[in-house]
Amino acid sequence: MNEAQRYKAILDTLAKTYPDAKPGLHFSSPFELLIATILSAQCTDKRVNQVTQVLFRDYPDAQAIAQMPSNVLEDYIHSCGVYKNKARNILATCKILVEQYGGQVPKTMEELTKLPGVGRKTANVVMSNAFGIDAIAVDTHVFRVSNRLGLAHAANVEKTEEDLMRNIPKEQWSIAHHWIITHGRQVCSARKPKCDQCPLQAECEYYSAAQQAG
DNA sequence: AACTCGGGGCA
DNA sequence: TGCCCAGAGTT
Repeated sequence: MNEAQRYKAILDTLAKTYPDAKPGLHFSSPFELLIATILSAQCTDKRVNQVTQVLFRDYPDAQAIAQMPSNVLEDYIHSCGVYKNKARNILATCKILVEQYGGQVPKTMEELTKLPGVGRKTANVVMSNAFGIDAIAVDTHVFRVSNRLGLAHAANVEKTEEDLMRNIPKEQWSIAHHWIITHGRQVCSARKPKCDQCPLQAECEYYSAAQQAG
């Protein structure tokens, strides 16, 4: 099996194993996705959806949120993990959106990552899922799993993005992200991965290395 | 490069 | 009930 066939075999297996994988965050605008993605670190998508449904009902846009007292915003997002950091970043980001972008969300990596609380991963999520820009968001699950499998061979996130974009057909970038995350949560966990339950043993570089090591 | 954030999820 | 989550910012 050559490299191209190996990548295809991995993607086909992921597609069959996780047929229901899909984006988990609810949003109706780029702004809502930006805020939801900032909130989603260390927090389940389900809880973020609960929080944003109420937050956006009461404060629907950047102008409204930018004027919230920090303690009020903290109360809204209290159940989303690191809420004080997130509240401070969201307030600062909304003020920048209002003052510099007319309340809209910018579309480039350079502009997005200047916003407080927005790093490379969040910027890629917004670009690909809200603006339809070709991008792959590499979070820790995607980084770990794709490098274990050999979908990528990279020491850092940026290079992993390049490897994945080169090896995965563009039309599968979005869904592959969700296949890989699901696999990373359910099977290919950071500690004690369940290799005995993994349908990708035959294609996995991590597994074959572990077998050789004994 | 290591440390911090922090309530929630899960063993 | 106590450990781990996981991205971004800070030191």
